[in-house]
Amino acid sequence: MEREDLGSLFGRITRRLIVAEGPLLDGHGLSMWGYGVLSQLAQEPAANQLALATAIGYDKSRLIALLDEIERDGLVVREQDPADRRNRRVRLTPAGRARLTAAQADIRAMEDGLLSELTGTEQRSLISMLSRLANE
Amino acid sequence: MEREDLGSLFGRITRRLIVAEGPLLDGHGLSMWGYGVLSQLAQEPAANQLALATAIGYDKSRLIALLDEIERDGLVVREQDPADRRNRRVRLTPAGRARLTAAQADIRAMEDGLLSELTGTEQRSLISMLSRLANE
DNA sequence: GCCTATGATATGCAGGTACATATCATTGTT
DNA sequence: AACAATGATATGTACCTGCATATCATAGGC
Repeated sequence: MEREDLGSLFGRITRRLIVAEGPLLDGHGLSMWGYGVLSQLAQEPAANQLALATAIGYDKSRLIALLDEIERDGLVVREQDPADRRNRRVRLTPAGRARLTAAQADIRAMEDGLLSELTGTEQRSLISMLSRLANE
Repeated sequence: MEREDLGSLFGRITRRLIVAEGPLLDGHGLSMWGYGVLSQLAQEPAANQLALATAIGYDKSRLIALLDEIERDGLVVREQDPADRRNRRVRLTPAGRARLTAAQADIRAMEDGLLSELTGTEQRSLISMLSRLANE
């Protein structure tokens, strides 16, 4: 099949999404990775920070400063795991969940606009395929 | 529709593609952006460097050094536009085209492996949707 | 000829990135 | 108790990135 490189296609769309997300996240006082952390924690609290970094594909060294920041903002809390005191569990605060929900609404609306070039059936098919490709 | 963020899905797949492409391109002595330039020039020679930078979404300042490099390797040539001597036309050399073709074969094979999780019909549908989202 | 705009080029900056290493506390094993 | 392994943290390095600025040659309108 003759086709354009996947890398080029995915790269351009990803860049487009990042550019569109920037101002929306700014409006909620969140960085891209801060938003990523909140999203991940909403799916499941992190047993420790290393697992959190791995889950979102972020550098574990830099995660420290990022968590410092969003913890200072009251969006997440780090608490010692009584079972293994080396671990810091990270979980969303109610404020963090509220901030996430608000930001997600804006982002979802932006994404829906982008997806509006596709039919509803196509949209569902695309999400399904992307999930499979991302999680293999 | 309940779904994961598009940014997260696209971001993870893009990263996965970049990681997989790295060693393949290394094997052909190409950087990611060098490959991007060759791909773009294969579609259409660049009337000038600014247009080339814009077409591939690369920084025009950094394009200079990149072109220096792949021109030194004999993959492209910069030639003055006789109609407007400010412009530098950039086009593939036969060596550049050969290098591109070889690299593309490897990358295409890698991509096909990744896409093998999808049915043939799905693959065609995916490419179609990605093209529309990338080019709108 | 004068002025403005444009393309190629060079350079600097502030931030982002992966990657490696080092320290310290804690754990589990022996 | 001695030891190796692990998690959190801090730091360093090398490179990439977008963005801004400055220079120079050339083009085109006036």
